[in-house]
Amino acid sequence: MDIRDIAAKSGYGVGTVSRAINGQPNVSERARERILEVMAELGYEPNVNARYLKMRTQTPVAVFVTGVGNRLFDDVIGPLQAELVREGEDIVVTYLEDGSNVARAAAEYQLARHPKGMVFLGGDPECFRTSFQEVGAPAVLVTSSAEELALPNLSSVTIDNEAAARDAVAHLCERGHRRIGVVGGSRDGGQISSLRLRGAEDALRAHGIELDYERDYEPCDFIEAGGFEAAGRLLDRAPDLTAVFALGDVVAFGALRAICDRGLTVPGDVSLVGFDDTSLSQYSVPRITTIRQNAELLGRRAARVILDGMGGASATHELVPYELVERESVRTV
Amino acid sequence: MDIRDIAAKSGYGVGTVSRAINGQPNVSERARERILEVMAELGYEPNVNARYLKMRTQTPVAVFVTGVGNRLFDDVIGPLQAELVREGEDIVVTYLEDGSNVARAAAEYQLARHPKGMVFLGGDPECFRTSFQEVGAPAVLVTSSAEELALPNLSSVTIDNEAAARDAVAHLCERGHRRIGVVGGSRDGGQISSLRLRGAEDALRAHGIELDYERDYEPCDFIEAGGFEAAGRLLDRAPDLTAVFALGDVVAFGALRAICDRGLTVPGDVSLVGFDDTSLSQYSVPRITTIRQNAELLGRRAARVILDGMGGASATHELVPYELVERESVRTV
DNA sequence: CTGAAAGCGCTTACAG
DNA sequence: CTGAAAGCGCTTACAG
Repeated sequence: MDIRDIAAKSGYGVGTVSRAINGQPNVSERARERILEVMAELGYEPNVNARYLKMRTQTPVAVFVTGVGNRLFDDVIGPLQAELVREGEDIVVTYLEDGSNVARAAAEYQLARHPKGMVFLGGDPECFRTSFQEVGAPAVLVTSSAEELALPNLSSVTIDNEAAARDAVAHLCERGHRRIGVVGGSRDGGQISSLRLRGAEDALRAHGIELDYERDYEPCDFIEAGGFEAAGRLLDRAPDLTAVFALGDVVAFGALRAICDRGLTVPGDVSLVGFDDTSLSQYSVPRITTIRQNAELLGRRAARVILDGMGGASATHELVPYELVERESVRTV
Repeated sequence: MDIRDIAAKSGYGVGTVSRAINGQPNVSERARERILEVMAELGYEPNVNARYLKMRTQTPVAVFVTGVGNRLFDDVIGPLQAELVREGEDIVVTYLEDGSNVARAAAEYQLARHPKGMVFLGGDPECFRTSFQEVGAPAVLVTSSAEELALPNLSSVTIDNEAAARDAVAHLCERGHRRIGVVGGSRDGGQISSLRLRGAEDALRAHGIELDYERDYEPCDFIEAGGFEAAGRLLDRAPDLTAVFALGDVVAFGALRAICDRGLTVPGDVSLVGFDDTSLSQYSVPRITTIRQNAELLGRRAARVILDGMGGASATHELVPYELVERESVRTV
C-alpha cells in the first residue's frame, strides 16, 4: 500500500494526499478530511525512506546517546532540549550501542536525514578522526573533548576531568590519607581514563606521594563487577590502603562491596571517592562522595554551541564546572 | 556526492559500482579494487534511504530495546543472537526511548526495512493494540505477555510475574513476617505492575493476611528516587512493618536507603525482597534477595519463536522459569 | 563482466 | 485548491 492507493481511494491526486499528510497549506478542508479518513481506514503509514530521500529540507537536531544506562546523559537531554526549543528547534534522539562508532553512525545519518545539527552524548573521540568528513552540520561532543581533533565543525563541552580527579584525590590527601589506591579505566584507555588518572597522579604528587601503578592501581571496565573484582585485587595486594579513588561511580559501587566483603567498613576502615554522581552514589549505603558534572550546564552549553554553529560560528571547546560533593564515604585519619 | 560520482571517477557504470559496494559477484577484481579505492579517497557513504527504498530483500531480525538501562535486556540479547546466528540469521538492535510507542516504531521500521522478524525487549503491550497491523513479520514480545492481544504474528515469552511475586512474598511469610509492605509500580500501571501486585496479594492471603492497599502499599516509578520516597512514606505511616517487597530492584535499592535513613537496618529491623536481579541487588550492602528471570532462556526461546515464525508457525505464548535468589536482606523473625 | 534503463514511494515546483 | 510530472540516489533485471 502506498500513497497512490490513498490517492485512488480518496479521489484526489498524490500531490494533494502528500500535502494533506504533511499538514501543508493549499489543501481544502474537505480534501484533508477525506484523505485522513481513508488513511486511517487503511492503516496507511508513509514510507520513510522515500520521504527522506526526496526531502531536501533539514531535519531536527540529532542527539546520539552512547553510554546507554549513563544516567548523566538523561539529565543533560532535558536542559539541552529546553534551550533548543526556545529557539524553535526540536531534537530527535538516537540511542547507540555501547562501543559503537558514533562518527560512522553520524555520517550515515547526515546523508539520510540532513539534520540541522548533531549532539553526541558520550562516544570515543578517536572515531571522529576517520569517519566524520561527510558531516557538514554543526556538531558537539559532550563529555569528552574534541579539541585535539581540530575538526572545523566539531565542538565540545566537557568538564576538566583532570582537575576534577585531582580535586577528588586532593580531598583524600587533605583528610590525612597517604595510602590511596586507584581503580577503574585503564592507562591507555582513552581520553577520560587518561585524564582522570593523570589528575589523581598530580594530586598525589602535590602531597609528596608518587602513584605506584604496579601496586596501588587496578584497571577495570566501568561496570559494577569490574569495580568489585579490581578493588578486591587491590585490597588483597595492598591491605594498608586507607582510601580508594574510583574513576566512576559504578566502579566505586562495586569497590564498596569488595571492601565490605573483606570485613572492612566505609569510611571506618577505607574511605572512598567516586566520580559522576549517579544514583549509585546517591543511594548507596553509605552514600558515596563523588564528583558531579553540571548536567544542566552541559546541556545548555551544548545547545548554544549548536545554535551558534547553525549561525555560522566555528567550533569551540568549552569547559563547564564540576563539583566535589561530600557525602558519607570519607573520613579524616 | 553520490554513486554517479564514484562511477564517473572510477570509469565504471553505476551498476558495477553498486555491485562492488555490496560485495556482489559479477565484478572483476580489477573493477572492485579501483572502485573501492575511489570510494575511500572521496569518503563516499551510500545513501541508506535510496538503498532501502529500492531493496525489496528482507533485512535482518530487528531487536527493539525499550527500557534503556535495564540490565536484564543486555543479558537477553547475547543468547538471542547466538541462537539466531547458528541458523544463519543476524540481528540489528535499536534502542528506543523509555515510554515510546514500540508498535509505531515497529510499523515504521517494517515499511522501511522489511525485517525478517522483530523482537521487542520491553515496551507496553497495550500499544500493539492500535499500531501493529502493518507488520507482517513474525514478532515476539519479551518480558510481557501478548497473549490477550491475540495478534496472529505477535508471540511472547515471559516469566510468570504473578507467581514470582507470590513466591517472593511467600518467602517473607514463611520467615515469619506478617506485617509486610509493598512498594513500586501502581495499581493500574500496566501488566507487569498488576501481575506482581496480584501475586503479592495472593501470597499474603494464603497466609491469612489481606493486603491493605491504603496502609501497606505505596506506588512509585521504577527509579531509585521513587523507591526511596515511597518506602519512606510507607515506613512513616506503618512503622510496625517488618518486611518490604519492592516490585523492582531499583525500587528496592531506593527503599534500602530510606530504611537506613530511619536508623533501621536490613535485615535486622526490616527484611527486603526485590525483583529483577540487577547489579543493584547483587552489589548493594547488604545484597538483596530477589527474583531472577532466566535471561538466557528468555533470549533463546525468543529466537526460536522468530525462527519458527519465519517458517510459518503461528504465534505462541511461553512461560520461562524464574528463581528466587536468597541473599542477605531477609531474616527470620 | 559491464552498462543503460526502469522504478522503489515519496515531495515539490510548476501549470492550471 | 489541485494534478501531472520530474527526480531524490540507489538496486536489479535485462541485454550485451
